[in-house]
Amino acid sequence: MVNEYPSSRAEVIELMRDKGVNPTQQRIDIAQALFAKPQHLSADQVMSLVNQQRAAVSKATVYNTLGLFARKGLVREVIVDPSKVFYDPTMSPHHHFYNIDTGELIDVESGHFELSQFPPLPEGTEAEGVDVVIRIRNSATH
Amino acid sequence: MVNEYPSSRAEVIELMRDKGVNPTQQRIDIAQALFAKPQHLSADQVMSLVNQQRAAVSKATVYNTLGLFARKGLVREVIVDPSKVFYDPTMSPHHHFYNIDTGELIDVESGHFELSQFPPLPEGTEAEGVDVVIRIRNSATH
DNA sequence: CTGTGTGCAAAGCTTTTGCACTACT
DNA sequence: AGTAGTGCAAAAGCTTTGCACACAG
Repeated sequence: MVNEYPSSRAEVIELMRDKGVNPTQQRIDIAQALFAKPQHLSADQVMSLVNQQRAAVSKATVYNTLGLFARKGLVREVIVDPSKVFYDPTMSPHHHFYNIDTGELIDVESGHFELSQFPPLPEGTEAEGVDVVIRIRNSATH
Repeated sequence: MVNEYPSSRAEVIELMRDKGVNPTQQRIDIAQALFAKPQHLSADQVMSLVNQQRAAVSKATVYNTLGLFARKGLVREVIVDPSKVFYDPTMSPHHHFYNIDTGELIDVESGHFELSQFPPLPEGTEAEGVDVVIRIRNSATH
């Protein structure tokens, strides 16, 4: 298993400290929801999960915290749907199937892809990452 | 040159008819803005372009028309920025650099990539397309 | 007590919806 | 006249901003 998800509260806090994120109560709640298992959650879904347990974390805090986590390298932002961003706790290199019929997002092991010749980058820039999304649809549908 | 962009009004109308899009005045205006040259425009930018020439096309019509064009295969939606969709008049298979510092979007010739082994699709689905985005940033920046 | 960092209500943008209107049959 | 398709004002939804509050030094 490439990714070890922190399961206990203590492990979550340790990971946050490693990544330079101050572990406050709201952030711990949000991180625990994300790292519960491999999954792809929208900000809205994260908020539902968090607020069904403890009292309340505001929408703004959920958004700001997810953005912070992404910048700090705790989670990955997956941009496939114009209407919302998904957050992916799996940080190892991998790509995604995106089912345009169901909105479902599925991890694809990296290694299926070969960048035969990495295209020359524009002058004065460096690569930050490569995102591959394979859009799929249900066969029955047309 | 792989893509021939319709340059005259007549050519734009012909292309729309080919693709099964009823060529109304608003749609022609929008199509002409898009096909003026290879570029990546947001809905907002399209509206500015269209409305600086003729009187006025509403925001809603711009959005609805761009969505229609994308479904009909006149333009391609490029989803790289959570905040907005870009529309790309180049329909030949290609990928994109996305400069996260400047928001700039640059075409990359396809062919740099090799799908060594296409990953097995989930049961009951078929591939619709593959999007590859190489995120880059300015070297100076950190 | 001061300064940095955090959380959230309210504001801002992009996009979608529902309905009036148009243009064919 | 009836019907299918078009355009837009208003509504909705996702995300960011600006400020009040909390906490460490």
